[in-house]
Amino acid sequence: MSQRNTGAPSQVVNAHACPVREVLDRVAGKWSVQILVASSHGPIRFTELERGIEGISRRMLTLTLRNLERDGLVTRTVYPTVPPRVEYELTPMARELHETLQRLTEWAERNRHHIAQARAVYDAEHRPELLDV
Amino acid sequence: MSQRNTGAPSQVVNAHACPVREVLDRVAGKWSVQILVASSHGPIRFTELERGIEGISRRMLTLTLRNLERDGLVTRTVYPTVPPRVEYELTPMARELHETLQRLTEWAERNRHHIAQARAVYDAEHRPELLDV
DNA sequence: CGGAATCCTTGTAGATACTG
DNA sequence: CAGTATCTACAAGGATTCCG
Repeated sequence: MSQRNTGAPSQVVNAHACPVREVLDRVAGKWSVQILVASSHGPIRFTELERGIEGISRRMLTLTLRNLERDGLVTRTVYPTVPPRVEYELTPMARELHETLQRLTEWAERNRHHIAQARAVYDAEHRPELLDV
Repeated sequence: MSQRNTGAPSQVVNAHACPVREVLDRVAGKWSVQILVASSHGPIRFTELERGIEGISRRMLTLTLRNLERDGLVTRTVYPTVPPRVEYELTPMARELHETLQRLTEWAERNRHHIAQARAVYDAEHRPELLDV
């Protein structure tokens, strides 16, 4: 697997055709994943999300939910009660995505320590001024 | 699986403890993934990356490579020849990550059409002004 | 309760030019 | 060849206020 890259422009990664990017573009936002996780156990209300996701602002919760809804990842159901009640629920597609993200989580958990260490080493070698003076 | 969320603040997703976020933070950048993919076949030179990744600027290539190197995802090897030659190679850890990202790609490819359609529907319903007048 | 509207700060990225 | 430096722009996100 450690073969040299043969000459030729190897893989011209076309940004527009790259499906990973598409996923990342909708999941990379600061809050998208947390919303997916928080609502992965069934329908959940706006306020429950707001309380469940630490540090999120009303604005960002709304915006992110809109985007997820637009992409068909969550459904939004309004119950015309008083006071109004709105519930969000993951679509089957989003549930699959959520499972896939778990794989990513596993990788992260296996390697987080390794990464932290790599960082420490790098910083020590390249940015000694950051260490206590 | 479609059970109501029972009362209680369900899952308080702590941003600092969430490993998915950590991964995303280093992979979500506009170029990180493309670099991972482009160098997944073995050592690759700076210029090869620059040519292989359409639209990337020298600056962003450098910055992104530095970050990847810092996180222990790529190794940087300088050959003190003249002209100078620098090769980047994925670490084993990065290779695992790359494979995990493939799962994400598969999901994207399975659902990209579905998503595009969801968008179209959403836009038609919520933003009629965007349609031809 | 569940937003929308507004304002402001910051990070991410592009363009360009210079260098060991 | 493989970078660094600088300057700029735009979009993501935070804080706050107002509304049906």
